[in-house]
Amino acid sequence: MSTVAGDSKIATKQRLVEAAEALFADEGFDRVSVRDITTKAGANVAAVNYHFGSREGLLAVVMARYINPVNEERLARLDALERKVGGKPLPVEEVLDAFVRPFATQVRRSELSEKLFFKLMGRMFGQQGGELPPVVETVFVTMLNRFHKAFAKALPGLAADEVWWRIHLMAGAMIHTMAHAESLLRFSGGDSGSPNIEQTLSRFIRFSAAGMRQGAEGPQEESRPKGPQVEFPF
Amino acid sequence: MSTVAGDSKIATKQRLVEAAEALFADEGFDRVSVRDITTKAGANVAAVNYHFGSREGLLAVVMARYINPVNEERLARLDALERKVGGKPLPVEEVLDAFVRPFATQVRRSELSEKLFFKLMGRMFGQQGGELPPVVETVFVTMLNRFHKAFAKALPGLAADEVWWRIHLMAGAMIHTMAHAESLLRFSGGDSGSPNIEQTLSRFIRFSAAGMRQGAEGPQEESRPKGPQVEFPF
DNA sequence: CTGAAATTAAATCAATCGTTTGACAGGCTC
DNA sequence: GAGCCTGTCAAACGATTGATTTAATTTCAG
Repeated sequence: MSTVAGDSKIATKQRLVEAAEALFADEGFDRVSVRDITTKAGANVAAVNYHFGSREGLLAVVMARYINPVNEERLARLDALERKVGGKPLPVEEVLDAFVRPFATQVRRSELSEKLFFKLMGRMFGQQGGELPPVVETVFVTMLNRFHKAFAKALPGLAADEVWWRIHLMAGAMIHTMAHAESLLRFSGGDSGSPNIEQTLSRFIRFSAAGMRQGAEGPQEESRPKGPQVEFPF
Repeated sequence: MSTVAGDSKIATKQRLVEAAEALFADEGFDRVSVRDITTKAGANVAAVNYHFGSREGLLAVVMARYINPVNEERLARLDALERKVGGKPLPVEEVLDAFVRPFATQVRRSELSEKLFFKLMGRMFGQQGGELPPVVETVFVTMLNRFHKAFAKALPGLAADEVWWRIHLMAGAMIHTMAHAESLLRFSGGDSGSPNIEQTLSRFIRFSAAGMRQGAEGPQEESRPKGPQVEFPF
């Protein structure tokens, strides 16, 4: 099997992954059966268990295939950014850019259409932490902690809790938009052609930057003296 | 069966709904079987089909139970707000308040814990539109269109598409936070006790208001002359 | 109390789930 | 050639799914 010939063999394993990605993307991880996948891939039912050990094994492969690259590129971009500015005040927009642009980078590595790719990413990052494969989970957590530090540095005077909350809100906006971008077109009339990626990134970054910065305008300004949260203004 | 006595009868049907809500909340709609529900409710397997016709019938009841009240209260609050201000410039914060406060209102009608209630709401509103029962869908769409008009009036100079996008981002932040609030505590150290609802509403409103308003500060200011979107700033 | 209707429990349905098995074909090394 | 992996296949496994049926029980009006 070592020679060059190996084509249809490798192809099967790869076709399984691609079929699974497509099906998971627009039906959800729970609604897709092993038979759905093998049928779409033109393979035998046993192929999944042979190549991946189990359905869960295939799911883990599908998960790790893009989540890890995305998270690692995020870290790399954040490193590069911090190296670039050297001085303290990280621009919020650029931290956010490091956070979302990897999706635009990795979409090209994918065989899937842009729509399906983002839908898949939205489903993955929308999962509870506990439902992620361990290998993915660790990179995920370290990545989140690094960005928490970065945002805390970019938004001085904000309590650590508050930074977590805003990261959570920001991530929710991103995830939901990726997972349900198509339902957006249904409401917005759909007359305008499909929005290109740069426009979408821009919209997200500007929206989230404003939200993250809220109440802490400009670096080093009026820090909330006490840790506890602010009161409801209404 | 018509008299007052009926207790365990009604109780069964009601217990089924409550059990379903709790299970759907922290396992997801797909991962819960009819037997899971009836077991938790202490009822027979056939009870679901007897009382609700099918699993899907029970799911529709669970869906409509809070989604419709929430959406209708949203509309009522928005009406009251527009009546109150009469004059044009709706304050963004108050529109957002009308959008999220109904959750805080309805959580008290629920037998579920706050945590489970919000988790359930997050799962429901996170669904694709097509997966919602028709009765829910219609109220949902009209509600969204009303709020689009309200936000458009609160943010003059913003293209209609742009308003849809920001509503989408804002809703994503809300939904994701509701559905995964517990994973947030895991990262934020969890030292601070469970955040109360008012604090959460406040955080969400301030974050989203800043995001919605971004680039259109103050009523009637520098409107983007052409419809098309803005360019990416990096 | 009697008898019809309402509600349950228990057994059973066909369908589908993820997984396993055993056989077989092909290429590889000895 | 014999042996040995590797990949694929049809077939079947036991378990579980949502749903239905059957029979017993409970409820309540007359």
